Parts: sequence; structure tokens; C-alpha cells
Amino acid sequence: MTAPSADVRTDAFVAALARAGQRVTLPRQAAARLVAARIGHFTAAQLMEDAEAAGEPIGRATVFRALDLFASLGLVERVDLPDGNHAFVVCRAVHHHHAICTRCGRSVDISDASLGEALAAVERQTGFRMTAHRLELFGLCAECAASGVR
Amino acid sequence: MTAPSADVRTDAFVAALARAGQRVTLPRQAAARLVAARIGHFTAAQLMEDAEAAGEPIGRATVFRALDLFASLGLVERVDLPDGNHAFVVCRAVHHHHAICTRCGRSVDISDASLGEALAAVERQTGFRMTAHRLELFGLCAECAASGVR
DNA sequence: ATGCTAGTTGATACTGTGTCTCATATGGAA
DNA sequence: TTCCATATGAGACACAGTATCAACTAGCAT
Ligand SMILES: [Zn+2]
Ligand SMILES: [Zn+2]
Ligand SMILES: [Zn+2]
Ligand SMILES: [Zn+2]
Repeated sequence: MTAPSADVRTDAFVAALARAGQRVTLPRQAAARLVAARIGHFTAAQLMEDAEAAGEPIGRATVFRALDLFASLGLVERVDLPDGNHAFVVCRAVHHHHAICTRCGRSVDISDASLGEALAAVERQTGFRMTAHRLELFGLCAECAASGVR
Repeated sequence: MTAPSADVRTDAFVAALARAGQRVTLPRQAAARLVAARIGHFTAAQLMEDAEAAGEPIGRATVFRALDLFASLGLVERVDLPDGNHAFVVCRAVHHHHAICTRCGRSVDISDASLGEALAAVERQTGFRMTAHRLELFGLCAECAASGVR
């Protein structure tokens, strides 16, 4: 169960763009590469810094547009950090949630399965008809927990 | 099971301030009154408009500080709307979650109970040690669903 | 009641995020 | 290679949230 390499993930991004009939532009490829190289969650600002540092700066508007596009294709997902900041994580397309390490930022995809019944129960109790939900789990990953600090 | 009136909720806010050893200032009382009068979720900007409209304007910084204070006392809670905006909802102090109507903004408190076991399972599977989580449910409340539109 | 003081307020300035516009550049099809 | 619909990015903008600091006030001591 080796995690896919950054190259493979970059290719997946590019392939997804083409499949969706979206142009594979240089800035989008650069963004894909930078996103794929990221370990945990990241903000739009961080991605811009990455681009700068990699010697291929991308305009601010383009970064936001690329991230929105990736999100609309299900390649990344927006998460709201506990401090209120907005970030993104790489992820699979099917609906699921994220466990995010508050120390290193690493995120693990969590199945939505366990929530289904709980959600139905809430609908029965409240009369609400749910159309969307957001579940974000924060804590320490095994590595960070083992290393003791914080 | 009548919902508490705005007056009662205002008093609860003021009482909570005093109990916590916080000063009961005029702007804080005004903010408490305005928050208590709100039906669903609201933003800091909306609360400022409310204050303006009520003829007792409150400085922007003070609104943010009052809301932070209320949140630290568990009187309100920050929620992240699906559109990425930050808002607040009135709520009880014990940990729980919110079902929020995307049409009228009304929110219903949801018990955390159903999540406990699911959370433990995730910890077992991922090795994460969870320290916090956020669950927000979005949909249409019974009234809005009944009224048909959207 | 009066004064005192630590805590609070709010005008202002500032940072940072995200959006909009539009002239220029370019991907990809023909 | 040509062409044009689409994408880019500089710069201006709108807005959220924070920092500063002189003026004010709640609550306590007298
Ligand atoms: Zn994911
Ligand atoms: Zn970690
Ligand atoms: Zn609540
Ligand atoms: Zn509703």
C-alpha cells in the first residue's frame, strides 16, 4: 500500500483536466505539480509561495482559479481549519471526509459510511432534509503522536 | 417546549458574562440583545448592521471582540458555511453540532452522541489521536422544505 | 456619593484573502 | 500554420479580521 508518488499524482491531475475537456495550460500543470508535491493541507497563499520558490511564479488569480477548478473536478477539497483559515487537501473524488494532523498537516481520507445512519436519524428527529454536510476531524497522526511533542 | 424568548436569552448572556467575571458593558449588552434577537446564523458584519439599524452602533473591533468573548463562554459558536463564509449561531455550552437550514438560516442543535463510536473506529483504523472535530449539517428545515421553493 | 484604576471601547490604519476587469497570451483544433 | 475561444496575470477592488492607542467606563474601594 505505497502512497502514489508525486509524479503519478501530477499525471492524474493532468489526465483529469484533459478528460474534463479543460485546457492543460502551463500554469495548471505547474499548480498540479506543486499540489502533488505537498504533504498535508495547504492554502492558496502557500501554493503561490511554492510556485515562487520553484522559479515559476503563478499569478494570484490563476492560483485561485486552478484550485477552484481542481476542486470542481474532485481532485482537491476545501477544508476549514480550526483557526478559521481555508485550506485544500488532495483527495479522491467520492464523497468522504478528512482526518487532519494539527501538527504536520498530513490528512487521511475517512469513509462516509459510518455517518449515513446517524444522518438519517437526525433527519427523522429534526424534520430537516439534509443536502450537504461537512465533517472534519483534527488530531495527531500516529507519527506525531509517537514523537511526543505537543 | 416553547423556545426561550429573546429577552430570556439576553438575560442568560448577561448572567453568563457576570458569572465569568467579565464586565457587563453597554456594547456587550447591546450585542447580546442583537444576537438573542437573531433567528438563524449571522455574521459579524450582519450584527454590526443590526446595531446600526437599532440606533446603537457598535465599533467593528468591539463586535468581533464581543463575539469572540461569547464564543469563549460557549454562548455562541462559529460555523463555517458551505460558501466558505464564517458565521455564528447561538448555542448551548456542551459540545454538539448544528443542522443549518440553507434557506432561512435556522439552526438546530444536534447531539454528539452518534459520533462517539464512529470516531473511536476511525482512531483505531488510522492511528490518529483525535483532539477536535467539526460536523456541520446543511439542508432545509421542515418549514422551508414544506414551502416547496428551492 | 466620589474617586480610582484596570479593563474596554472605537477610530484609524493595517494585513491578508479572494474577486473582478481587461489587455495580452496561448492551447488545441482545423 | 492560422485562428479564436479560453486562460493568464497585473492591478484595482471589496471585505474580513487584527493591531494600536488615546479616551472612556464599570465596578470596586473609600
Ligand atoms: Zn479527500
Ligand atoms: Zn502529524
Ligand atoms: Zn449550538
Ligand atoms: Zn429553513
